[in-house]
Amino acid sequence: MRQDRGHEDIRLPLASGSRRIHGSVARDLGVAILGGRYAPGDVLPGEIEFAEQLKVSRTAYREAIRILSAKGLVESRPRTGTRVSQRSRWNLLDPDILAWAFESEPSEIFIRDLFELRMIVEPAAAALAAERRSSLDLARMGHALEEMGRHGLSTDEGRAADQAFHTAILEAARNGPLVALSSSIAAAVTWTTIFKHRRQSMPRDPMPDHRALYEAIVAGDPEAARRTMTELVRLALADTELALRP
Amino acid sequence: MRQDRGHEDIRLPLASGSRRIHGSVARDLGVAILGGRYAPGDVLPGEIEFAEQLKVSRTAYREAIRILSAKGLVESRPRTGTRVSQRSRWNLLDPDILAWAFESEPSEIFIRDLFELRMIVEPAAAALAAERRSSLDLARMGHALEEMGRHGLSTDEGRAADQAFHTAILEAARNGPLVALSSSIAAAVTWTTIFKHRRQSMPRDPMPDHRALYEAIVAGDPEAARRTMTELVRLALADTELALRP
DNA sequence: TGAGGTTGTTTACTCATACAAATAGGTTAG
DNA sequence: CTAACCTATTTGTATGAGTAAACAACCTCA
Repeated sequence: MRQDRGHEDIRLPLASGSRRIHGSVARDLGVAILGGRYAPGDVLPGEIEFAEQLKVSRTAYREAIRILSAKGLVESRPRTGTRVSQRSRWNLLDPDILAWAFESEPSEIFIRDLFELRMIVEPAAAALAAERRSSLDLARMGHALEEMGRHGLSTDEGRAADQAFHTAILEAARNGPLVALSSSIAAAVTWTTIFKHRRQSMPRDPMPDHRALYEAIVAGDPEAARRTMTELVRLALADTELALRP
Repeated sequence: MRQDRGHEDIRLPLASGSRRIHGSVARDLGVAILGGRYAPGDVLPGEIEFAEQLKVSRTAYREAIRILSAKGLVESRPRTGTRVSQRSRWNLLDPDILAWAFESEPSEIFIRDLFELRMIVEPAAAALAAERRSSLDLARMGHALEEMGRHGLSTDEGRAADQAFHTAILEAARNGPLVALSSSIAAAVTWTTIFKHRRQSMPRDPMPDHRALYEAIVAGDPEAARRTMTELVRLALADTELALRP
């Protein structure tokens, strides 16, 4: 028999998701690195040893490492081994990395940095969107807004709608790289929103701000769109800071 | 001779660089996808067939695919095969992806999008840098500026200095995710600069703009820094557009 | 007729093993 | 003391065999 993996060998579909093994390992290691369990400069155990320890084959382990390496988290060379890269080489805007960062509660500084980035990018994107939006874009924003109003931000549907609203705006800006930022930032927005509600604090009703922004984009007024988006992000940051220090 | 590797087995070290095989394959496929040889939705040949065709083992091929998948370029599932993802899932800000995009001459639209992003991010970053820069940051900027003046943008050293100048500014903004954008944008800047000179057009001397920006950051004046950086990017865009349509 | 389960086939996924390449660090010759 | 040369260790590549997931066509039963 090839390899009697024995009795059971529960692949814990809850703890590590339903992905393939290489994906799970990449995720687990990614979370560990983002969470600080492995610091930049640290050398991981050798392939054979570590793969054994994780109870996966070298093949699967190596594919996981390739994923992390593609995202700039680790670098491996013969003889030296695989070591965690310097933070400056990490691809902090990669959607997976953001997700992993929020898996173990991220630092306040990191959250503030993300909001600072939103503050830079989203108002500008809103202004572009006000100039370039098609009627289809408007329809998508309007629909998302409606859904958001119906469900509120404490439900999954509501958060999905909020995310759809922001995504629709960024896509209306008609700029590929900007849309790439979109998925990352939109995801981060969702995570912080979850945090807000997890902390039980009851944030202000976000609908008026969102509606004002929508109106500005409908009106095709870039400067108004920029102003309202700035305000929206500022208030979201204020809420989040309240939630972080109750 | 260290080790007679047999007859020949030319791994064409020029065509594919000196990386490991999985890296070369990832790069080649990445360039092919970014260059449009494989369109979103296309299904790649099966593992066995394609690996054979590329004359590499399935192991190396699969690791290459993991890299591409980590960057959002492809998705693979049993039965369906590996297919190129929709553009919206591509990680357009990933440094490798940007590099691959510029490998086969990128579209004018893409370049314009990148400049639009620079126009959004870099002035804001310059403003933050003016507020937060340390004396070390200033020293690095000053040094880069000096090098840039000495070599000019037609040499590798000069371009490296230009890139170092922009990187120093973004790092002075003290924002992790922003720095992640830095490497991508800085790289893109360098490539567009190469394009400019490759097209033989002789762009305007960039030093006065750079010096004015430097002065504003030294003076700790955010608004001046924002203005001068905006102007710098605008002029760079104008030069590039001239180079693109001679 | 049509909804729901069953089987079968295709494809990527995982595993194990063997060997090749690269290189850091020690060792030796000059 | 420098520089060339080993060599042990670690990642990289290759191959073959077996596993599991996704999909399609079929088949069963109300």
